[in-house]
Amino acid sequence: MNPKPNLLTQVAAALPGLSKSETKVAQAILADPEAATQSSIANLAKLAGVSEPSVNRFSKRFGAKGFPDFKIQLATSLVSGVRYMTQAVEPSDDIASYPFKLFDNTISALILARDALPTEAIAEAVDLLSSAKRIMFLGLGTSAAVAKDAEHKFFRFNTPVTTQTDPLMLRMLTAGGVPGDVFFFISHTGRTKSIVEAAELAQSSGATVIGLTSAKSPLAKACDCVLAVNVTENTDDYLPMTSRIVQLVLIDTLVTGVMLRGGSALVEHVARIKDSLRTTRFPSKK
Amino acid sequence: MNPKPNLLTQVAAALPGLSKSETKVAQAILADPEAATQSSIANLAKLAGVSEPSVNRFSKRFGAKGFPDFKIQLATSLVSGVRYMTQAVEPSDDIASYPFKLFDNTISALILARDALPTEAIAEAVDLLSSAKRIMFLGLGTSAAVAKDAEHKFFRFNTPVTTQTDPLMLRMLTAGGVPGDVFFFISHTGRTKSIVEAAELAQSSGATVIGLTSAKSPLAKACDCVLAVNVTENTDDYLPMTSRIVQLVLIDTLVTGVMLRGGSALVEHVARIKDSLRTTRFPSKK
DNA sequence: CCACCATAAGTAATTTAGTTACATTTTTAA
DNA sequence: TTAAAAATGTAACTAAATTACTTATGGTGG
Repeated sequence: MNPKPNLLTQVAAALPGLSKSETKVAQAILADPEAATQSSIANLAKLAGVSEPSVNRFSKRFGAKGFPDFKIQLATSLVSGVRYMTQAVEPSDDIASYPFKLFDNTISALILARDALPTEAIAEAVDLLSSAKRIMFLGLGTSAAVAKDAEHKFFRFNTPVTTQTDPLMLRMLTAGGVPGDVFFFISHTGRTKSIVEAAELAQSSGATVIGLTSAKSPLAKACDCVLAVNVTENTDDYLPMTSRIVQLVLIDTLVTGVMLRGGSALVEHVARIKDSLRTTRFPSKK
Repeated sequence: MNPKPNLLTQVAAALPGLSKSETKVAQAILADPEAATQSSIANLAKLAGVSEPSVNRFSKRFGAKGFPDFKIQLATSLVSGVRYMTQAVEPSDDIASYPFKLFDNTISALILARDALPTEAIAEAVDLLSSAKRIMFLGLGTSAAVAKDAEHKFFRFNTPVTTQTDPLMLRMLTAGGVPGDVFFFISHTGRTKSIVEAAELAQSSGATVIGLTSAKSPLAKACDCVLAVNVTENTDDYLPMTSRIVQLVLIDTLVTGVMLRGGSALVEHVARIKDSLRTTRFPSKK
């Protein structure tokens, strides 16, 4: 809704261009942001070793109406104590710190993605998926698991769904696309050769091509509808973690969209399928 | 770290027991929590149609030192504008609202899970997985996609990994377990019959059994190490969404833990595998 | 190298916002 | 019906934050 670049990130980014006392204030805040939200202007000024007006000026520099307003904005940046910045896991991290870092990073990524959701593309994708005769979710590597998850969810609708991970099968499948087919490609980088080539084949076959990938990637260029996801993750150096989470939540969004569009008939259809699973489970006590 | 039950939830929960003016205040806050964090005590009092001391008393009732402190706590509950409560998607929702609800719900679930992480169990699971001779990730339905993701990540270590979704194969696989084998079961409900039975078979075979499931479930009882995940999701009525996300982040945590434990040798091994993928991609412009 | 200007930081007065103490109203139970 | 307790409001008060102003520092041109 509102473009709210995170305050804590902003403070950290502004550090180099700050004056002497403002640097002190920034450091005091970054050292313990939670404490900063709790303390008075006098307290923080003492802590940073500067005067109260300096803290006040600092607050206004970052767009706040005053210090109390700054504290509110800061508190909002903290997400229930989540440090709203990507913090790399270090070899020195122990069991008490790295699980929290991973959760915090994932939460941060979801917040960022949420604030830059491609709403029109989602609406378009829901339209295309709702009216599809056949849907194929295609992803390799980590994205294969995402594709499988998508297949599993869409399987409950009336439309035939498949996934495919064999590159040769991919080529044959996409080359043989017909109008009414929807090929849904999943790739964080959007640069995986066999995926991009398959997307190009699919597009020239007359089928509809949707891409869940990063904007302006080679894959995005070969798509009729691009679900651009805003995740800055260094997949060259780290295993993909947060990107696939964002992809999955976006899949949830599409599933929900198709469901809402389908109305009560579809909801009932899904409920029937769900019911069929009941006997495979031990009953819950409640 | 600190047991911080969410303030907004608390206010909603306390509603029935509140006095007339306090109810007004609560309703004004719940109607637009973001606005409440921005407004002065006079403003909120006018908005709720009560006096300023009533708002002040209200703040103190919820454990705050005063109104400003209450605002800070409230802001922390909001998570960058995320409504930190599970909000069901309604048929009346449109494209402008349901994607945000889904993201918000997922973020909330991750925050809750993060604040109740089974740290000791994670440490134990990392130990078990690090020293395993062979690892099998086993899940059905939605959890199959989670298992596939886990397989894909652990595949990069030196240990042989597989997944299996055929119930008969499951029985045979688990019955033939030997010491050194780690069977890793994934199930949100922990009540899927074939999974629970497989876990029991696995345990009596002498292999190690880890469960990523909810506490006190039938599956949890059959495990040597239970990674209990705190997600309240009604999987009877809705498709599983948030639970699998939490599961995946927990998988990330385990991967990271094994990686950290393996030291530089393992990191290099993973890097080598990653490098092997380089030629399968179109180079990035940068 | 000094002086002057501009920028940065601090002091003190002022203003604003929030709190406390007390009075009034409302409710409930005897 | 009345009295006591709980709830709410009014007004005085206190604390905190802001502004205006002064002092200090640093950089640049004479």
